[in-house]
Amino acid sequence: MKSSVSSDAHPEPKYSETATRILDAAEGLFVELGLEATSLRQITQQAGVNLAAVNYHFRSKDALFEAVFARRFAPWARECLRELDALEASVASGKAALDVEAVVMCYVRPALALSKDPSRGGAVFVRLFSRVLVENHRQLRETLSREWGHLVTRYTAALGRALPRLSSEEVAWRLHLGFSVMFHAFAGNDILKLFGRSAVSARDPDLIVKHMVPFVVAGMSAAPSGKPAAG
Amino acid sequence: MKSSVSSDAHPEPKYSETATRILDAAEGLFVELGLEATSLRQITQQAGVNLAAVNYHFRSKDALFEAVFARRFAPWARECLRELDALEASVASGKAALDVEAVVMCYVRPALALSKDPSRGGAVFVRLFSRVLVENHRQLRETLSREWGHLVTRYTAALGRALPRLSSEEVAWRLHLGFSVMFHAFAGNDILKLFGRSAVSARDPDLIVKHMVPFVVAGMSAAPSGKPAAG
DNA sequence: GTCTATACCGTGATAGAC
DNA sequence: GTCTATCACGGTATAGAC
Repeated sequence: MKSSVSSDAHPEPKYSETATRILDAAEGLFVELGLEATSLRQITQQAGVNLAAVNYHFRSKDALFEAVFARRFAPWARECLRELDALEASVASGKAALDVEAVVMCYVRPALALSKDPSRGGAVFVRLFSRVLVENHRQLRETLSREWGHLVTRYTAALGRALPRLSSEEVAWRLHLGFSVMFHAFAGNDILKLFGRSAVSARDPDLIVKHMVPFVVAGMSAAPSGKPAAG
Repeated sequence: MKSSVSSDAHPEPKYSETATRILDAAEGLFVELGLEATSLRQITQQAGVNLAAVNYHFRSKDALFEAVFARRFAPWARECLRELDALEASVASGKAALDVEAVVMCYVRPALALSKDPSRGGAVFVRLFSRVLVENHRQLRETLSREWGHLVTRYTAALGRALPRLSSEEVAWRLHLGFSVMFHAFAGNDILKLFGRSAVSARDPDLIVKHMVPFVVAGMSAAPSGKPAAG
């Protein structure tokens, strides 16, 4: 399995100054208000550009959202790939064990680092990304099938080696369910809070990781079908 | 803990024939197209009523969505409460053990039954409900804080008895994470599928339950912090 | 190529006649 | 209760200025 940090396969697009101003304004408003609730007129007003500029530099509102998203996600995805490469190198040289927790941390560490780096979007972008995957936005299919699809292939392979007793179908399900927990946890929407009082402080990244990782690792390591111990 | 099937606390609203026709048309379109993508003009045309009727019988589009939702959710919530009551009665009389899986099944069984009953919305409504909770729709806060909040209280109490070694904060986190898996699984959006091929058949309710329950039970039963075995 | 002004059509909502 | 007319606002498309 070769190193797959595609540094030149998808080079960073060069945006004009106007386009960059639109991207910056849109990012803040999308994160703050959501996609549907943010109007192009708000964005262009805050960016100080004409309304039609967004349809000139980007194709549409959805395409703008995709550009906002891709700008932050691409570096994150590369970091995840670096983690996976490092883990596999450590395993190959006998320096580390390829267990479930190690695979999980190859996603959690970059997510945690990003959530603490405001210059790359910070926790708000992690929340936006998680929400986007959870809500299965159709307008991001293109970007996601490139970047995210590649990551899924790598995580699947790594998890399969960490769970050799499971069939490939079961491994896919474990990854599916595991990512759903991680996305949801990082999305920070408190499902239980809907009665008024909050049961869980769902916004502190360190607290999220502390409670989420043991849950995900245990869930992924569960016995294949109705047996008590792990595989 | 007294039986809490609130049969008269929130009686079924009586809708006029026009309102019912709007509700039926709206339900199908909301499930098929989503909330934002469905217009009131589509709904009223399919229902054979005037556009303004929806704003007369219901307050707004959001309130209509809430009414569509509440009509299906209320019976389901009652069924969940019956399951919890039955479990606690069995435990009190020594006929069953209050373990994590028993609590989980108090949610899974009604969800599975509803997903196989087209007359109450079937699998499409289970998917709609799960998506609504996952996506944290603000327009459903009122309905959810009534019905769902009560359920959360009961599930929290039951899970706390099944996991006596965990603090109440940890129990809340386990329930939060566990429900996020269950919602996501029933929502049926394949997170991994974004590369083109599908890794997981995420729409068959029986298959979902088969893979999801062991995962959730293992995750909820994980050791408190970094220890190998369950509590 | 880049940017602007403006018009178009569909949306949810509302007022007022019947 | 029901309907018609109308409103403000949304994303989008285009003609034309520089």
